[in-house]
Amino acid sequence: MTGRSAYHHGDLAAATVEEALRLIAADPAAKLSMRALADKLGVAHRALYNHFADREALLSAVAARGFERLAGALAAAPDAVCFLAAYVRFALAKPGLYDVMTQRHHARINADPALRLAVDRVIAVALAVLATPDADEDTRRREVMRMWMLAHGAIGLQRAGMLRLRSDEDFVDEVLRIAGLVPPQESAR
Amino acid sequence: MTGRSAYHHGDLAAATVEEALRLIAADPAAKLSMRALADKLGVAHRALYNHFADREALLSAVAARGFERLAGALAAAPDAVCFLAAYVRFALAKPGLYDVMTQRHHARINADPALRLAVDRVIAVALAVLATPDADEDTRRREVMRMWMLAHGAIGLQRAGMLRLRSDEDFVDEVLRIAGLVPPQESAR
DNA sequence: GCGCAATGTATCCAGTGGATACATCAGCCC
DNA sequence: GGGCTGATGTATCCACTGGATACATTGCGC
Repeated sequence: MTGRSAYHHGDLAAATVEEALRLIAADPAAKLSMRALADKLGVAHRALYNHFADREALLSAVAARGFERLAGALAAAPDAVCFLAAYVRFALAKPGLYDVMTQRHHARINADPALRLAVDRVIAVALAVLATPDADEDTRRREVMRMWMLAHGAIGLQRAGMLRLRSDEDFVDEVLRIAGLVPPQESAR
Repeated sequence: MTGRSAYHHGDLAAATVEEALRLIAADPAAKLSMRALADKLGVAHRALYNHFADREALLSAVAARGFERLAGALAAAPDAVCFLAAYVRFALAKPGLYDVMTQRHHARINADPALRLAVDRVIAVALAVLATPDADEDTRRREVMRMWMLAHGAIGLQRAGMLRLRSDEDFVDEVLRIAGLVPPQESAR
């Protein structure tokens, strides 16, 4: 928005992350390429490296934005059922982004403070909605982890094709049942 | 073992999968490359394409072998605790292989009968060990899925660096606790 | 024993992430 | 105001990847 002299872009770093989110949403299966990204931005591909050390760093920034959006999507949930359903729906609706968020950041996640912060915000929301208010710290943490692991695992297995489940919404219902949040016969919808 | 005339290899398909397993084990983080694989086998990289349609097909075969090994590792488990612990340990000990087994095979898994079969064998073992013997079909299936999702999700989150857990064995204990298979204070070891 | 299909090789291609060297420009100091 | 400097972009190169096409070799069935 500021000094775009047709040479200098103005705010390439932010624009890059935005465009990356768009490309990932457009084709979740495709590998996000620095060249494709730079082309879309009308910029030499090496320009991106002025703002991100390497591809991993870019993905790290994208992941951080993803967790911010996820926190937003989850914050509105009034109870555990809605929370879990919202989490699963987020992952199914944005599979490419969810992959970037959850794959191979073991080293990166603690190297990038913005990413770490975004993840912690999601955890904080989860603690507020999922955990028993008056339980002790460890119990609360385990309650959250149990749900998180269950949802994350379910999504992974579903996406990998391990389960033989039908539609996305049937899948959400099934996860809620398996999590014990809904009786076996009922639907949450 | 048969007709190796220095030109024809004899059993390149099997040798390729074996070598792939070795390479993945040697460097779990590295991307398995067709060229590196062919080099190790002393063969032109295009030779591999006589036995595997593309890289995905090779990975599919590797994944099938992985599930066979996993079934073997799980078959010995006498109860749910040992089963879950063995599953988690397998994934942590062979992270590269576990990734190949569980990532992006949604289309492939049902296209490759050998892979589908290997997965179903693991599920069969799980049903035998984890499910209540006299419960109805749906309940038994959900019991297995619950454990599988929990373990798979836990592994994914741990590997992604989301949890802040210490050693692998502490992690195994924690998963068992969260799964409700072991009381909060005890260790399973 | 001969021919064909299976298997390997040689070579090419477009695409990738990344490195190095250079061009352009915004803003600060004099 | 007018340079200088560091930040930002560009141009070009490299090694490497998965895959295609054309051809060489050879085992096996007739």
